Amino acid sequence: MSWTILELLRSNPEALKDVVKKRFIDPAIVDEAYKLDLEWRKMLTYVNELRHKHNVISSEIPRLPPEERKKRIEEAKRLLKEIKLYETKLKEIERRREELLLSLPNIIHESVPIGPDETYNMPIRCWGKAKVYREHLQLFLGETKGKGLEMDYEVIDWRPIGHADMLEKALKLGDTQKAGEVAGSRFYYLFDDLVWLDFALLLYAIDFLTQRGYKLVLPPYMLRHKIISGVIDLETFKDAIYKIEGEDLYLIATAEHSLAALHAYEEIPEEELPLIYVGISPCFRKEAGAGNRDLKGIFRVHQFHKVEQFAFTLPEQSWDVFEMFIRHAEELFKGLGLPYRVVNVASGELGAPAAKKYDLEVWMPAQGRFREMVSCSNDLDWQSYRLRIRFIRRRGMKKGFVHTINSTAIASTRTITAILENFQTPDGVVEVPKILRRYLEIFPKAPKDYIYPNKKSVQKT
RNA sequence: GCCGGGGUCGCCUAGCCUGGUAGGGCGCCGGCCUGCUAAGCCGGUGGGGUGUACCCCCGCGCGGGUUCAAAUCCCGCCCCCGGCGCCA
Repeated sequence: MSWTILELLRSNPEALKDVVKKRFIDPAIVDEAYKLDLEWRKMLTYVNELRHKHNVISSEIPRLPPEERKKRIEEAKRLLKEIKLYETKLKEIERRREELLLSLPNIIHESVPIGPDETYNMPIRCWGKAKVYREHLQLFLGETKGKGLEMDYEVIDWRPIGHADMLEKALKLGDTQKAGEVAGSRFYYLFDDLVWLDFALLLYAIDFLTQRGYKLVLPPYMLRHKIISGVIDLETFKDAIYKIEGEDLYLIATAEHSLAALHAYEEIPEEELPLIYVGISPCFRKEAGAGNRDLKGIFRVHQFHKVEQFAFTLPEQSWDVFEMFIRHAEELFKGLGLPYRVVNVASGELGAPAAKKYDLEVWMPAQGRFREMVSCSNDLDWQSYRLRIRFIRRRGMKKGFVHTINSTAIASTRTITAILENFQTPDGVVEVPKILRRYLEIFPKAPKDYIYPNKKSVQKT
């Protein structure tokens, strides 16, 4: 059984170093991992030899006469002391080796643009007609034409209201002030039409994906440490994950985590692969590393709903599924009518688990920027190695680690911000995307064509 | 939460009381046989190291302890089943 990264570390450490350099991480960790792995193997062999000696003596003992037996037991005891000593050393080396191996990032696909930050992201395609406020025109062209992307647009002369003000001041359908008071910043109350909109978006996504053969899953919202640390890197753990006090439980930051865990420690016959799931869950994120970014509104919050695509595949299937996932996400956003571009994320911005990542970014007319709505990653065997998720090939019963791919379908609050900015009219109402109406029309109180400002005060609703 | 029963190499199961290093069945893989298939027969089927047709170590839910030796005895935890309690 071989894990891509360990295999590369042993057979070609220089190549692994290149990967690490491309991610702008200190390549010294590769040297250290290489040395420790070697040291571990040597020590393991030595300890195994000692254990063997002890096992030989042990198995002789029951057949010996009493006096002889006493002698051999003494000998075994002496040997045991020595074994304990070297086992302690081995354990320490093993612990450090494991820690280092698990801190190694995934390999990088050859098509990933090399660069330290998002300015190196490579736009690969776009869709829709962006509404560009006159003063944002240069920004828009810099992010499209300037990067070789030909995107349709119309210049507008009125300045759209930002999603945060739209929510709170124009529509009066959200209250982050009160939420901040009772829960903290980055929490929110949403009311009426925006709640309907949240649920309609989720229904739209699961309806779309289940029709394409995905298996629908409502997963656990909390996981044990062992599981969640198998799915994410240390950075994410520190910055995103909430812990339940006094228990070995952590709130998921996305359904990806519980979906990856769905087949933990299993062997999957090759004919069952690929397994393709759509999960729906709330997501809980600390946003510890975010500082003051997007502090207003509901773009970056501690809690939201998300529909997630997730797949387990054979190694040779993963790139096709990866492309399928981003295409399906695109179709969802086309359906909503939100203009977007897809970017190939630069090496320095890839998380440790991903070998390649696409972001789908919607044009936000009030902010004058493209903002991330969807993130689609191929993690190869980075997650499955940690969770020991394997496939078996019929031919020769060969085993290997499956590949895992994950992608957002729709994240509720973020998509709502995109709708608030893109579908507002100069007179301050918001048009409901037509494709969502079928999920709203069965509810008498849900909005149908437009979302209008709340006439009453928020408190009295 | 309490009481009782249980967790064994993909699945089912023996072994546990009485400690001596995991046996059987199914499935699957490889081979033999065969006009083909089936049946039958032989071997393989947890993880790791290595000198890679060989040898060795570790492994019986997880983690400790006792012992020369633990699936087996002791302690803690997790999960499953049944009963009681509680509950949306």
